[in-house]
Amino acid sequence: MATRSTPAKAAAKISSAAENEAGTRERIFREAERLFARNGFDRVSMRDLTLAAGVNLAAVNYHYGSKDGLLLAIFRRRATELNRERAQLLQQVTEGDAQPAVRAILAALITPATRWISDERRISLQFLIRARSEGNAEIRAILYHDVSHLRRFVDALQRALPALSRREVVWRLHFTLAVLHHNSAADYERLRTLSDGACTPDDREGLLARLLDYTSAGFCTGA
Amino acid sequence: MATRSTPAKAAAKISSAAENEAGTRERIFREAERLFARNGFDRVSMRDLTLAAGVNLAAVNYHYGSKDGLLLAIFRRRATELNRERAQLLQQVTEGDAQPAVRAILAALITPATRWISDERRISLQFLIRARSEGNAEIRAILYHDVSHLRRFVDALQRALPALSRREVVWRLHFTLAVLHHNSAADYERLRTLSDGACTPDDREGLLARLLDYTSAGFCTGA
DNA sequence: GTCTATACAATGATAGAC
DNA sequence: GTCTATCATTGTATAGAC
Repeated sequence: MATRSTPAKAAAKISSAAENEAGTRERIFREAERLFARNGFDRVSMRDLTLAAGVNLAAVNYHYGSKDGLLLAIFRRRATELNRERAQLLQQVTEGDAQPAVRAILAALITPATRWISDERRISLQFLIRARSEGNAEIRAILYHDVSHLRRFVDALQRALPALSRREVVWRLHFTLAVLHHNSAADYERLRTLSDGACTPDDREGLLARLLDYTSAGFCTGA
Repeated sequence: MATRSTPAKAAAKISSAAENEAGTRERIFREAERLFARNGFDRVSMRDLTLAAGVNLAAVNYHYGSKDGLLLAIFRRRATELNRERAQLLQQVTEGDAQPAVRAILAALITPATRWISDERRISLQFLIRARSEGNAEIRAILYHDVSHLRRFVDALQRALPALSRREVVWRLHFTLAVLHHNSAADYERLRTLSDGACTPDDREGLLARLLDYTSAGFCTGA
């Protein structure tokens, strides 16, 4: 963790201009997230990035070890934030109702992302979507090793669907996550083309309702 | 298209050893598909590839224009083959029965990929899965511009579900394609972890049945 | 501890000889 | 059609200033 070495330096930071306010480490973080989200990981070179952030070329390696390390740091922070929101919503649903409906549980899984799209965290969500599909082996390792937040969803779903075995619940959650992660620009572009412009993701409420209709039905079939 | 310049050259080809049988262009194609499927596009350098194929470094650029052009050429050929199999199966289903069930239509969409996994085209399918997620902007452009084969599925599904508007049919096909394309090694690794080893894609028949259960239910809900 | 300037090996691409 | 030599660009490593 970077610590401020002297009081004088901290004071200098406070009195500096607004855009230069954040430290080098954080400026790299913000600019990288923005550029990666917009252009993709591979299409942003270290020279592009450090120039845009107004820092030296070597600063990324100093603060994050490597370009991959930077990607990983951004991914960790944002993924943790999103998973925490999901966990909070799930807790609200399960503690109020002893046996919540499948649809309510799935809503806790889906709605945080739709919230982010609507506020200033849109860039962070775009970054996460890209990192999920373009990320390197380390990103993928996190994606499938860090499943603790998903286990809570499996538990809740199994309580809601006692007729299904735990194995079937996990299979259907696997399919449901596929639907939720199918959010790249290319996916929606094909949707628009295939529907001759009739289907767009702009209608957030309609999209959420359709997602819940489809995934709930898939989950509850035969149970 | 590369043409043989002299009869003598063609004769020399026929008499050559089996592994050196294919022309330079095709040898590059085969070795590239194999290496890209196994290691990913970015992790195979032009020097790795040309060394493995036993051709000169500059041969890829001569025959395919660029590394991206080579990726694109492989993708085009394999995607066309897969879509053709899907179209043939769909035609068999629709011409035999005036009003086929949704499940039968979706089976025509899903089963070609499961066939490829079981025979020597496994590498080609692995390549397609990788290209879909790791591919560049040109790959994505093909993915969402070339939707003619999907339109036939929309038509068939709408006939099977007259209560749904065409718009809703396209939305649900969009979700269904998400489930079908959620096939990367990382996806299955997470599934295995989350289920403590209980869920694996090894049981092809079971996987196909689960896919059809889930997607059919999502398609037919409310109709 | 932080930041800078600079050098380095590896990559995809290309020109021109044969 | 094929090959050699060479190019600009990439991510990374390091020595040294402050």
